[in-house]
Amino acid sequence: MVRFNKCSRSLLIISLSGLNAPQKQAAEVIEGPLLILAGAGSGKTRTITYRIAHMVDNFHIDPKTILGVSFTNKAAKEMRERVVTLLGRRRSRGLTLATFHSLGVKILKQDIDKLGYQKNFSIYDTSDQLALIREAMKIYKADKSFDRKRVLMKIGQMKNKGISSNDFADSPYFDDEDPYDHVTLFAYEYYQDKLRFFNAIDFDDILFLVVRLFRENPDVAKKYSETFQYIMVDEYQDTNPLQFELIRGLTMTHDNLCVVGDDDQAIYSFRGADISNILEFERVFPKAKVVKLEENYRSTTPILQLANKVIAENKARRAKTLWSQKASSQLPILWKMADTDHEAAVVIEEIVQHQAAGKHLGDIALLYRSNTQVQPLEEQLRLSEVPYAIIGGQKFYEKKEIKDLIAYLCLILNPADQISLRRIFNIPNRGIGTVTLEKFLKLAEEKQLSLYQTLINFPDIAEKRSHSVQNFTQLIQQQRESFSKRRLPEAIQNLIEQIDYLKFVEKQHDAPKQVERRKNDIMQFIESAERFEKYHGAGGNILKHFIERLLLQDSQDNQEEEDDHDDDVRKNQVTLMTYHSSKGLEFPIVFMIGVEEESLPHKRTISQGEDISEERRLCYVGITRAQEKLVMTYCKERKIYGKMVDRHPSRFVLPFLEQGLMLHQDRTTFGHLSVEEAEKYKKDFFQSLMDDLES
DNA sequence: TCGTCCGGCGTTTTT
DNA sequence: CGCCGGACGA
Repeated sequence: MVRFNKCSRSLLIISLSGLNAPQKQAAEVIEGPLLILAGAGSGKTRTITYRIAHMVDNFHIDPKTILGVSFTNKAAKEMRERVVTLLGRRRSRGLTLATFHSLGVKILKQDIDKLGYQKNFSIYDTSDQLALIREAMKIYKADKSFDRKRVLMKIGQMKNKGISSNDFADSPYFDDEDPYDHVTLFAYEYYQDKLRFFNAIDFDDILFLVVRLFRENPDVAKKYSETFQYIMVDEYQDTNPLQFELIRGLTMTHDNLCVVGDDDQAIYSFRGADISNILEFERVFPKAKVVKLEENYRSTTPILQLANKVIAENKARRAKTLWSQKASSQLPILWKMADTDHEAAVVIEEIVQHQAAGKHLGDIALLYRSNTQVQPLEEQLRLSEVPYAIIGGQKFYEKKEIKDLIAYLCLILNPADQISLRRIFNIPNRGIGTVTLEKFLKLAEEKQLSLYQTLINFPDIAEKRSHSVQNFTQLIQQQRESFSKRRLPEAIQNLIEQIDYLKFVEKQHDAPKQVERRKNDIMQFIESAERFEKYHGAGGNILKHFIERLLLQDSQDNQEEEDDHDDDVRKNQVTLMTYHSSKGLEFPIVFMIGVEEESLPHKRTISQGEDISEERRLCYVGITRAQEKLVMTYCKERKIYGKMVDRHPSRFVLPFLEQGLMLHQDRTTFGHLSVEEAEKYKKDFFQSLMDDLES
């Protein structure tokens, strides 16, 4: 590595001496294709942030020419923070660290008009999408047994493979014998036509349209490829064919592509991710260099031994063996439980003891396959008054109230947005129901006008209701002015007052607690607008940017914004989440809840006769989250949708129990305790049960 | 137009 | 067991 003294103002010269040998090797390859196979906990982020700093500081590469793409805002943000730590704010200026989708939106903002959309396009989420599919199926007169979600899923899959509605019928994914494919074909065409007419796009379109843009206008692709001379892709194992084509477009003028990933942690195939992207990287890029990071800085040796054994059963993978310098005599443990309530009680009891010993609750994570497993755990945590945070679940912008308000904002911004218009047409109640709506829809179709324009031009066809319709369009018109004049949060506040939305919320719900929660969400919405304006600055197209940000931002980011400062220190609370959400995180103590057949691997995967290797990777991801202590649980029986079902320990771990890589403790018989301890435990346990019954 | 009742269905989900 | 969506009646 070249070392030279920079001017005295420079804080430091980036040195790679803090990296281990393979990490350093990876950081030093700047030109040409590079695959970094980064095992769990192997210092992946450290390696790529040093690599960027090395490029900028030691090779004087302009940060403006460097692009780092990740999947989550959180990952992008973390990478930026760590580069800034190394380089300082000034020298990292101009660096682009974005998610696939935020990069896509940036590109579309510049060039979407080339595809026949206007720049004030709306972005539709799943519920908006389903509304359109429902409509398509009604027109197609499809049998009611057809599942809208399945149709939508297929459309999404096609988009993520880069197949348009025109190409679908001729693609290898279209089966003429399959009635679903015929419904999907019709729905896909109808859906895409409508989106275009409504000047709206869905999440998949964000990338699909960029790829189409690149296909149809190679000079546009060339422009971006020349801007971004050095490209890095994080979590490469989770990329889909569409993202691959996007990357290929960006690298059309060079081959400076560094991808980072771990095929053993590929857990998003259900969203179209294609693991062969990482498995066959060198075949696509024959000049590629490959570096493996196998030293793990996270977990103890016994935990890694189990992890290695579990994942080694998978066939199509790149051989990797994680190792660590952290010796430990503490083996992973498998607990046998009676049922779900017992499971929750025992685990939370363990946590209470941890807490009583004055230890930090932020050290503990409870991981599970499916969100349906949360309930008994949460209940027990509440009863024991242990602070906790459940990650995931419903996203902020998916809540009804927030969706309603966003629909208003979308319509104000993009009058062609029919789905938003229909969502709020009768919210709050204006006495305009389906019959009136159908009338206008029919007329709009005849006149080839947008629904909104039809309301304005022909309010009279609503007869008795024409006054309500006029009031509505006037309201939207007046709100458009309000938003152009007022500050964003004030305009939103004004909108809520104008439509008397809080009163509507009260009317909708009987339980005062629910009303309270929903009003609170609305307040949070206004506050987020306040924060956004403060950060983003008023003026310009702030409304559009605000909506985009809301939709492209993950819910966790939103909440953490306030207490960003103590980002490094976890709060004193137990973390609950799915294996999927846990990827990339680590905890000293990890409980894997319900490591059972039909749960991990999941029943649905087994019954579909599908490949269970992804379920195994999920198990692997869970295990490799643990730094010091790993406890898995399984129940003899579990309540599923209100029915008790017999359960058995997962095939993923059972063989390794027999090989002595784990301890087995039967907690149903208190077999892990001495006689005296068991007596005391039983007494305490039943006492707490009695307490619960009384309260 | 709007409320209520019943039947079916229920994995994960970074955007 | 609980939610959502369709059907149906006031």
